[in-house]
Amino acid sequence: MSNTKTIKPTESELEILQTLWAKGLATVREVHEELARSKDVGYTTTLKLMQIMHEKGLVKRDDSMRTHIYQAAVNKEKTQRHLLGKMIDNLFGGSPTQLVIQALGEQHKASPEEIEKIQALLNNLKNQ
Amino acid sequence: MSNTKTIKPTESELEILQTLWAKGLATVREVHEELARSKDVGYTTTLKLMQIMHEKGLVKRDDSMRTHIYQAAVNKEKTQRHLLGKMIDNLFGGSPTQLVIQALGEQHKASPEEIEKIQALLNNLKNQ
DNA sequence: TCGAATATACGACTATTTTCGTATGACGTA
DNA sequence: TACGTCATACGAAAATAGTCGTATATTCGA
Repeated sequence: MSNTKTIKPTESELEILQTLWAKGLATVREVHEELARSKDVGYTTTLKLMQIMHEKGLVKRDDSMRTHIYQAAVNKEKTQRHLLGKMIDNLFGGSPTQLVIQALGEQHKASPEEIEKIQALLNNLKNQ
Repeated sequence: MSNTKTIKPTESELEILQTLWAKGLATVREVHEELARSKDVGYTTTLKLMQIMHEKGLVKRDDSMRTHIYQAAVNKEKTQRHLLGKMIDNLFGGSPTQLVIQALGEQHKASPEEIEKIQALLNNLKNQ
């Protein structure tokens, strides 16, 4: 059994995870400065959040040195799929197709190359 | 300017909105019985939630009769696109294609008919 | 007409999430 | 070595979400 069902990062935790996914390894300071670019938040807030995430098992850390080094403990794609699944249930009545249609609609027009990529994927799915 | 940026229903509110979108018009009792099918919750909880949603402007109601009649005050597609857009930005680095790929992956396999539908949509997008 | 059923209003309790102040210790340098 | 800087730990307030009990009013049928 996978642990997918227990993945439930909050909004703030997601911001931190994104930073960690992008950086791979990072200190609290580094994560904080990244977050501070887009929102106004205190350093100890970020620290506390990351400590809680550590307790929850959302991040791993190397605390053998004074400055701890963090990294994400949950897989990015897995988390994406999980949250997407929730959105499909909560917002699209369980229909991934409806979600895809909205996602590719006028708002977020995909480039021709991207469309080709999706079409290839669909052909694959079809031939299974 | 639209008020899109302020749309931020909570999890429970989204469940109620879905019911209202499906029914068009509905009483608290009707919404509650729909919710009660999938979760264990008291009637007054649903009532309170819907009252709060009314304060927030997420729903409208006709309270000229003893039993109030509710309906969604926010557009379904607009809300979907808005929340989807946020997810694309927050979780998928701004790439709708990445989201679509994850959405159509193994977890939420679409039926052949649905795949056809999406393919038709893609062809349309391509020919623009 | 009386009482059971059903409706809304509303206060308050619980749980969760976010926020930050303060304590404390390590580091490096003047 | 003493001090300013920077790190973690931790407690607890503040904000948000979800829960429901109880009061009160309306409706309707026996």
